[in-house]
Amino acid sequence: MAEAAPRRQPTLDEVAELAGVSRSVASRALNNAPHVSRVKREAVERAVRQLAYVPNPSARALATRQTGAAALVISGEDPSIFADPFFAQVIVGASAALEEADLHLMLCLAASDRGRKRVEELFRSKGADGVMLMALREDDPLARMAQEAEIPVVFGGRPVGPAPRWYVDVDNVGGAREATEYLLSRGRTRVAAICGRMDTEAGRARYRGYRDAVLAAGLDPFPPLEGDFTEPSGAAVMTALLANHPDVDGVCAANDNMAAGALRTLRETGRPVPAEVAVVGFDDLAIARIADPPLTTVHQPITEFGREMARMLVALVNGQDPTPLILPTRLVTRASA
Amino acid sequence: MAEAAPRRQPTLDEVAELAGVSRSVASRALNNAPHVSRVKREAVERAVRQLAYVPNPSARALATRQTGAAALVISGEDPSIFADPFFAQVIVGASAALEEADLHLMLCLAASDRGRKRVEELFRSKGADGVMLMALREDDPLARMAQEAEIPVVFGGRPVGPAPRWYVDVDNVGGAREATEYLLSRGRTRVAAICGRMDTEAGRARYRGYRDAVLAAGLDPFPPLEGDFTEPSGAAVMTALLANHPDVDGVCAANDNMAAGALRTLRETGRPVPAEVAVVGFDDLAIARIADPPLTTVHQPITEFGREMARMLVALVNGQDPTPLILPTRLVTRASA
DNA sequence: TCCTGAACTGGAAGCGCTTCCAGTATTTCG
DNA sequence: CGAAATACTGGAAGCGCTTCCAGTTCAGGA
Repeated sequence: MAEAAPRRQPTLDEVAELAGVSRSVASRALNNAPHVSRVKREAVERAVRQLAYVPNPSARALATRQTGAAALVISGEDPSIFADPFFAQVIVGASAALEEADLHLMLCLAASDRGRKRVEELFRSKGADGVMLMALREDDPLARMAQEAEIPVVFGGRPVGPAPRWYVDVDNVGGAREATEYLLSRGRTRVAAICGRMDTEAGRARYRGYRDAVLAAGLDPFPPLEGDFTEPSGAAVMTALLANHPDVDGVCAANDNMAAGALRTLRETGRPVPAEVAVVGFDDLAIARIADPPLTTVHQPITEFGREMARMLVALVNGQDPTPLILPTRLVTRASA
Repeated sequence: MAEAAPRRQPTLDEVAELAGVSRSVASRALNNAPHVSRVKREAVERAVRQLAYVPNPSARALATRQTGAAALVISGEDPSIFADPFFAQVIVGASAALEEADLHLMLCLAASDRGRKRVEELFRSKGADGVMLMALREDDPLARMAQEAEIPVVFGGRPVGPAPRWYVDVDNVGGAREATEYLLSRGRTRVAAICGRMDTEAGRARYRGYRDAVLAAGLDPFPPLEGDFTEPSGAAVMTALLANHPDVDGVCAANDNMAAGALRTLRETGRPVPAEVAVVGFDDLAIARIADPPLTTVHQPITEFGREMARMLVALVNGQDPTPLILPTRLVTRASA
């Protein structure tokens, strides 16, 4: 009966008026800043409720020079890289941490040129209070943008090259080494590595871990057999591997997707796993548990990875200077090795 | 040698001054609006380049009352629902469509109360130009918020209850019916359904499709055996099913995850698939191809789903009135049935 | 009682951009 | 060649909020 239908949103002025205070006081009360008496604070609260007032984020952003949002940028030629369930888990963690800090999450899949241009504008216009950057490849144009950025940037996984100031990463070398050592300790002597993209630091580091372990055992490492972190590429590399080295008895894959692909090839070619060939993966995604046989793999705390990345960014936004973080991995043994 | 290091971002005023025009003209030139002579337009462009000017999004948002962002809200008690690769694919599509419209994507995992409160504020404060809403359950509090929202909302998948004004969905009934008919046409006569959550419209609709097909064949449908769309729940329901109906010879699962779980149970209990029990899934995610045996499943165009949802939202934001969309499904036959 | 300082208060100046509108320069046509 | 229409232009008024700062109020102490 009251309420004109298409009414404008109430503004802070109206709240102030209804509460019988000035706009400044109302603003302070809202942000519960000091210098507001109890009485007025309550009057403002009442008015806010009565008018169903909600502050206008844009106005606030303009006045405070803070957007209230953090961006998660995922690089990649091809948006389908994002189909890797790995990222979903990262997002769950990051989202939770940002929620605590009351920041919104902007997701940027920087695949096309257009997408990269938008990210660049995001950086330059300070369209977010900070940026998390993932899945960078060697010579990734996003690296340069991050360099020049005047807003906080944290890297999820070190990029190839010199380590940035702020990042969170996983102990890729240690994880891969442990996995390889496990294979060797079970008597495997011809252990190959199915590598991820070697233009990523994760791909390289995991190969280094494998290599270290093999060398330490006095054996000859295989050269890197490069896949691209997808299941089909794992299957393909495994096929080639079997053709060239039919006597291979262990495979250390740079992630679970490729390990699953290897399992498929082995199944299709009738090689029993682990009897003839043992396989280990990396990530410990759902697929590792579902695979047949279930995958022995290097567990990494992915959700935590996302959470820590976001926390680091929040710290940065708040003017602190957090230190880089390297999360531990842990070998999970299942039937495949 | 020039350039003071921590210089402020250049503003439109400075661009205008450098170009020798007024701010209004500069603004018009920037948004290439009419009423700007060629000469001045070029002068402005030059100044923009020279100062490396980027407009301030908050200021623009405040002045235009448009945020330049669309939100994708995913409901769910538990953030891990988001781990379903389904969502990743939706995001790929939505992200692409929003990029075309030059909108940013905000991702809201509305799991906790806090998360829902933030979404509510997003709605009420018009913190985004529009919202895409997914994975709603019966009596979902987000439904009410969407009701009251004064900003465009499109639903990804109809919610339980009356259909909203704008949504995109998939032909769940038709897909499930086709899958079930396929099983029946291959001579299976005791076909059960492993259902998804029955407090979602997708869960219900897929069961309806199954039911329709079974009834049409003159057989008795199984009651809904409810899982929650996860692999473990599929395995658990399958175990129970085998215990109660050892003679079941076909299973129609409401998604691939649960179908994979069913396959695992069948493998572990030594029932050959499809010889003794045939299994079909729904979704056609990567897991369907990877499963052993590969899963016959109902393909749905998930990326397109996301894209269409975003396109519909963009249309809405632009003042159009798009019509709801129901995307077709298609049965993909592989070895499991 | 008067003075000092702490606690509040609200006016006013922005934050950086869009857009209305009145005014000026340029055409175009009778 | 003058008048009317057209094309540009820039001043100024916002958009809705924060925050500085000068001013006011009110205890408490001398």
